[in-house]
Amino acid sequence: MTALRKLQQTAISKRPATGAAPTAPTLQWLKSEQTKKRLIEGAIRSLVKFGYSRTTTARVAAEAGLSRGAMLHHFENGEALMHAVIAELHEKRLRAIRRIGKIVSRDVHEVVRAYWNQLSSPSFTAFHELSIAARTDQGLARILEPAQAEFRERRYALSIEAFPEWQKNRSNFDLALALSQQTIEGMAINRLVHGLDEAMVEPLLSNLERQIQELKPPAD
Amino acid sequence: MTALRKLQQTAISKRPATGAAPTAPTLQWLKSEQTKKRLIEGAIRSLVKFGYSRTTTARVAAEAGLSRGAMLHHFENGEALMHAVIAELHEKRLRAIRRIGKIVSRDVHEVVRAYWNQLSSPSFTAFHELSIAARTDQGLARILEPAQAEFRERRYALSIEAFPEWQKNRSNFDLALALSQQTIEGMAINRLVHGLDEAMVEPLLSNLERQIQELKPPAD
DNA sequence: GAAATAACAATCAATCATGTTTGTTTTTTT
DNA sequence: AAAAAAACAAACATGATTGATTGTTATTTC
Repeated sequence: MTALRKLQQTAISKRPATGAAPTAPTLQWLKSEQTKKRLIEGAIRSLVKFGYSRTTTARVAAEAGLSRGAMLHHFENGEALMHAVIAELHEKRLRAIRRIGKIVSRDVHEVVRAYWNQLSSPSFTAFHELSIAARTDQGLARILEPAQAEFRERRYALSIEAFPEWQKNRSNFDLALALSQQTIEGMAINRLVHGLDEAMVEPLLSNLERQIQELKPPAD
Repeated sequence: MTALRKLQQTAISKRPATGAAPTAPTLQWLKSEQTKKRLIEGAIRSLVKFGYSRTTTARVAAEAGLSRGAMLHHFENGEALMHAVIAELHEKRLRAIRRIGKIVSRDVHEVVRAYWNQLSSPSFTAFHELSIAARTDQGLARILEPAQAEFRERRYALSIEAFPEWQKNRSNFDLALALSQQTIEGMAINRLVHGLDEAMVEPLLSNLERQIQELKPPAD
């Protein structure tokens, strides 16, 4: 969004029902929810295809197959839309790490691959576009940062749950976690900007796995 | 640059002297070069402060303390300016790795730290803004990609020069190189978007050093 | 030292992106 | 089934951004 910087207080809805599903979900409410989703997905597609700087309200509407009027009916301005986009991507991300946390085998190899695959989705591309934009856009930062903080907390908590026996050596655990993040996310970002040789993906991931294994306490 | 996408063939200058220093560097030529540099630096500052999407020709001119007219006199349009910015950042980057390559001790610790320090500069921030923008901007990509390719080649060649004894185990060498890149660049980018815990910088870098040492053949 | 050219500034027209307003068609409520 | 409200589209007004044009001052060339 070329110029999405007008700040915005969370709108105080007159009817408490707005936003949440009413007791009896009406047809209009459903339609509205589904249209909002279309718009959010249109925005994500636009972020992936055109990047943040060339994502405009018009393009989002076009991607969603709707008029700009329709979009401004559901989101009072461009920033509100991006707010919703961030919320959506955030939830997706949370679901993804929960899914990874549930991998029964707790096998390092599987976990690493699952993490890597997650970062190969368009969602990650869109999210990174927004992250970079937020660096210099207060309005975006204000809504992105809490999400980032929550994500980090949840990931940390889930990692502890997944590897309880590792907690006796907390510094090793922290290092392994940071290592995974930095390596995998770094690789994912570098791939976006053609800074990653695909031939090195496999060696780098195996190496990461080996490293984690070394930091992990031996199984009982 | 909100809308920098008009493509542009490299202008064929009427007088071959244009661009390169004339035999006797005239006062005007000097002034022109110095103004161009001011504009380029203004653009870099703007990229750092406002990000790509909010970097406009007006802001660049303002940062440089010049009028937009002046800027359009030296660069025929916004894209030409960004072309020059990329060239400048590219050269800086090349100088930086050459400097690192000259570290006499060849000490892994020193090399890693030098690399990390390099990526802590505003230049890196600006460069990454452009890299991300280039993902979805053909015009930018066309000028950025050759630079990236040359940089990778030069870095590879310099690394080989710096560690000749390592060439007997090429796959270890390649892995160590990829590892350094991905880890350090990944950390640098994550720091930009507040995705890096400063407390983990030191452990991560030491770990990287240790890893490289392990991949390195024992000194003769 | 006159003519030509380069370095700049300032104004202008065209385009683009934004949010607002107005109007039409559904859906809901009563 | 009439009134109210919501979903959407289209036209509009405003401000931002861009490159072009015009004009002024400094510098070079002959």
